[in-house]
Amino acid sequence: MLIGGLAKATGTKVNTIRFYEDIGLMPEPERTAAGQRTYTERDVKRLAFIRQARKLGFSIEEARSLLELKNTPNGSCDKAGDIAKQHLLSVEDRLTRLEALRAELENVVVSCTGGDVSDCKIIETLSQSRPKSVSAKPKRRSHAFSSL
Amino acid sequence: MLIGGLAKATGTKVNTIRFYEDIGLMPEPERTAAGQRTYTERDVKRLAFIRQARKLGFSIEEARSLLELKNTPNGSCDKAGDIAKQHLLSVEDRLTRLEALRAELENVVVSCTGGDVSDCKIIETLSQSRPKSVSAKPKRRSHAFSSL
DNA sequence: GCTAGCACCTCCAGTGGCTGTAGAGGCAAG
DNA sequence: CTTGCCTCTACAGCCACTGGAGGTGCTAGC
Repeated sequence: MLIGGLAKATGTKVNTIRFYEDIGLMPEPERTAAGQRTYTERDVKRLAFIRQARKLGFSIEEARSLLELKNTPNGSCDKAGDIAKQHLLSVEDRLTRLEALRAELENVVVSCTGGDVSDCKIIETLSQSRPKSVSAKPKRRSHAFSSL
Repeated sequence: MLIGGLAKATGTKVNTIRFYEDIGLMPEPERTAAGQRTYTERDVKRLAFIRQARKLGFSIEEARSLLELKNTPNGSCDKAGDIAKQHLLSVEDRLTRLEALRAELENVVVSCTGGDVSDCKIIETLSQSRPKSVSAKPKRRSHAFSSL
């Protein structure tokens, strides 16, 4: 199976597969005489696992850890549970922030009655130093959830 | 007022101010003889506006548009309303996805009873091709909401 | 034998919105 | 004159890819 086949089998872009190989998430595969990568059913499973983890919002590093755990059959399940719990917490945190944001935006949107810019509530709200509080200082930002 | 003063007055990092200048979101300020940037109260207001828009999740390009509208006093408020409405829609979309994700993660987390990896439900779920459906194909991804 | 049309290859730049660092120069107080 | 901040420019890094340039390899049809 060539890279295009693996891509189709897992719904992954070809470039993404090569990227995973670059960062060591997928192993370097055998090559044909012409230098083309060849994959096995093992690779399909591994990549499917990774994609599933990514869809659930786990970072690549978390996916890497989960894969390691998967391939350590005599290990305990606790670590996987910890990773998932931690991740759930961060999802819940995001949800809270996003809900607060929606509430603020709803206020803003409703207040726009289509008049002149000079008395536009949207512009006005943005001009105020603190319309309510969206709570600053996240200290660290994670880029993991951009598409959600 | 030097750049550090503007930074404090608006709660923005110095590097961020220079970054905004680079991308033309903040105007190039006057300089002292020694080449240091000097700012006025106008700049404080403009930057505060930008930061407020960013806190509400507007992208930099949206902030740029809102600023333009703000400085066009004879214009209509409708465009600002459109930008805000569009933005609210995308926030609601994110919320929906994130809630679905939370539900899936809760299932996964609860199912982990701390046994051996070989019968770990988390690993098992990730190994399945489709545990439920997280609805694929976002077609375009926006990186706007990483911190939310 | 020639050409078209693929799939594959490597390498690199770009996305968004900053953040952090290096190395140099400036400026006021002690 | 030194100390300790400030400021300057310029550039690398974050995340998880994506897309493109420019090339090779292979097969099918004329």
